[in-house]
Amino acid sequence: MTSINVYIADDHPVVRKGMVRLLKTFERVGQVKEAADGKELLALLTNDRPHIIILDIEMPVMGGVDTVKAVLQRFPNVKILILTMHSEEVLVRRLLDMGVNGFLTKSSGPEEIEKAIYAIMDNDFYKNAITENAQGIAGAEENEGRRKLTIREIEILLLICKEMTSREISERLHISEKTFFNHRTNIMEKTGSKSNIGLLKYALRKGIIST
Amino acid sequence: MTSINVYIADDHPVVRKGMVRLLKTFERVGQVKEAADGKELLALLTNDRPHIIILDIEMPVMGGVDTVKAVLQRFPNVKILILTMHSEEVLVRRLLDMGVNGFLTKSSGPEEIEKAIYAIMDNDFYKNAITENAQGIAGAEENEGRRKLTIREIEILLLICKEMTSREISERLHISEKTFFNHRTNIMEKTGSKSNIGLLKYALRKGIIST
DNA sequence: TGCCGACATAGGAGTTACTCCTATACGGAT
DNA sequence: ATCCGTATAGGAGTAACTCCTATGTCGGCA
Repeated sequence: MTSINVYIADDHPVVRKGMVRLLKTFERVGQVKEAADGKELLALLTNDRPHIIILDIEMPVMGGVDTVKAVLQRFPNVKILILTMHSEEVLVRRLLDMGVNGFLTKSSGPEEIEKAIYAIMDNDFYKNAITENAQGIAGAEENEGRRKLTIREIEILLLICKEMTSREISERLHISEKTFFNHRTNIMEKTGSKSNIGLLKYALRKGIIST
Repeated sequence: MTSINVYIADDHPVVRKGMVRLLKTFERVGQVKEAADGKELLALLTNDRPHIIILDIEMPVMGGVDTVKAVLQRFPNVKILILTMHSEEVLVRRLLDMGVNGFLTKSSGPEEIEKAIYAIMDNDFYKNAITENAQGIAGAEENEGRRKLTIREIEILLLICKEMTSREISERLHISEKTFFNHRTNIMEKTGSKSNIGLLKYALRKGIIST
């Protein structure tokens, strides 16, 4: 078995650098490259491509979700390991549907990270509490009669819950405010909310965010 | 010792009727009267007055806070026992400052209710987990440098967290929308929030509401 | 007794947030 | 070939909100 090339994308230098240093200590890991956001990561991919990409799901410039989409569209065989703060259940579910290969929290220890990388290389998937949990709620959500939120909608819901204004969110996502409002209206319809207050409560109930 | 006269104000007929029936079984309890809201309660008080008033803090027509204020202003010697759903810490603190004599949740058992009534008659105060808890947070809140929320502000914050619109809230409180916005702005300033999302998060952190 | 500060109230004028309806484009399922 | 779901966005109107100013009340305090 040849060595595993790993790229990491995370906007927090501390996390990123620490991860790079850690990865290099792993026996089976070969080349390691880093990027501060999705755009940088995609730039790296023009020349060569890694076996595994470790991706922070909450990056400012190009969000994790967009990055997953872009990467998998161009290189369907690249494995993706998601770094997530809180285990946002619905979001995890969507990312799994997109073909992501595993999840880690930023508080994971070195052993777990190494285990995840090897599991993904050998079995194509790293199974842990986060992914287990997501299986459970998939069904539950269906039962409520309401349609599922799309990835874009979850992305928007997360930003709303961060106390960002409509302007800020639309600028961040490079869409018009109109489009933002359309999404927001759709989310409210799907979640049975009347306002941002209702949206935040929904996100809390569903574990999309934690208090 | 003569028997204790108790009035109860609660907008939920089930709770109210149940409470009336229960109270009548207590040995030391004499006359029992009921009201569906603060206005009705005050009307009862024109003729005679009870030893203890049991008050639901979340009533639609005339809120519990207003009722407490009105009752104590006219009859400082009447004891007040608050019925509360969630133990909203900051609110409890304020009500204690106003001179309320004890708290019960609606899930309290008959024995606890009887105990509370006797404790208030005999010692002027019913001490339990809810009141204990409020003592603790009083200090914590002071430390943050920000001024305390007033009762009115907490009342408004609660309604905001219920996903009510500005119009609905101002109508409910019989104030102009302008006044509502002034309060809201002040609350945001005091709590360091930028929007309703921030207010809800604050309320959750402080235990003013529960998820 | 008289004053001051905190609180609750509210108007005017302006800005931002948002709804409702309509419409286009694209990619995947049937 | 068609259709549905998704993402995009404009026009026109309404609701929500800010900022500044101002008033009455009440309780404490000099």
